[in-house]
Amino acid sequence: MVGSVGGVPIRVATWNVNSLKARLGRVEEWLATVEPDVCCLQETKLSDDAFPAMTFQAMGYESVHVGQGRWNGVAILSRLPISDVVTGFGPGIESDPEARLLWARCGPIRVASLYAPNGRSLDSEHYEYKLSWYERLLEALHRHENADDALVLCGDFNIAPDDRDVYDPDEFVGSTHVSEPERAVFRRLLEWGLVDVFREHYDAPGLFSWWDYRAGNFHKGKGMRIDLVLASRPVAERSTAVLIDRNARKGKQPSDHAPVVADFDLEQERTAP
DNA sequence: ATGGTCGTTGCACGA
Repeated sequence: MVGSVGGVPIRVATWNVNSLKARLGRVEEWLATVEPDVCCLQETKLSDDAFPAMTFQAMGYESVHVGQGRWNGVAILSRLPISDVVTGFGPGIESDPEARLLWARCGPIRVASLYAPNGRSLDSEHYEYKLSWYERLLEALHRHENADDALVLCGDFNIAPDDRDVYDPDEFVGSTHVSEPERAVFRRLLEWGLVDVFREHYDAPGLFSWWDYRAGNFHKGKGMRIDLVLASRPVAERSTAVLIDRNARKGKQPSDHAPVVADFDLEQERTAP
């Protein structure tokens, strides 16, 4: 029997930065400290022309971005070579007018950076849009991806998967992010073959990634866990650590989201002798 | 205290 061999460590991060223009200094500082191999960003609020690719290149990151200015905008930064970039849901699926989804191969893994619609309220057309957006994401997985491949979906899902993921379930009754249709569509992502890697490491309630700027909610611990790293099983089985970096929510001019960092020790590619 | 704070080719609206 051969003993376990050393794998390839890879660090994947995701961060809703709530304007990359307003947050660039903090993002640079954070990347230099945490050194993720792949970093998915959401809510860049930039046009592609304004995306600071050179800043990231100088730090050793290739990058891809899809933006529309003003709202939304997602990016993938990678120290590993980027290829096979796809914007949105891909061919054969009704395209989305908003810049919320971007796929790229980053070295050994296929990565998606996603910013799901907020939904606003259960009786809003934006809520219907949110559910249809998730239906199309599922369709994209079924059509274009394989659950046996190394796949990582990162981003702001705008869904708290269960009651552990909100500070007070009673306060959220009748709200978006916790409604049964949203949680049901989220469970279908898991049924397809994705794993919420944070929950492979932590069972406790009260571990959040987003806190409203208002009312000192961060300091009161009133948040939600809506920023997630979902990995296909071959990757999730290799998850060694996950961290929500709530320190990044502190200090001057923070995003209202904390980054999530996930380490994987991928199997070494073996070539035949 | 039924609000609060951020962001934006801003000056109202989305989160």
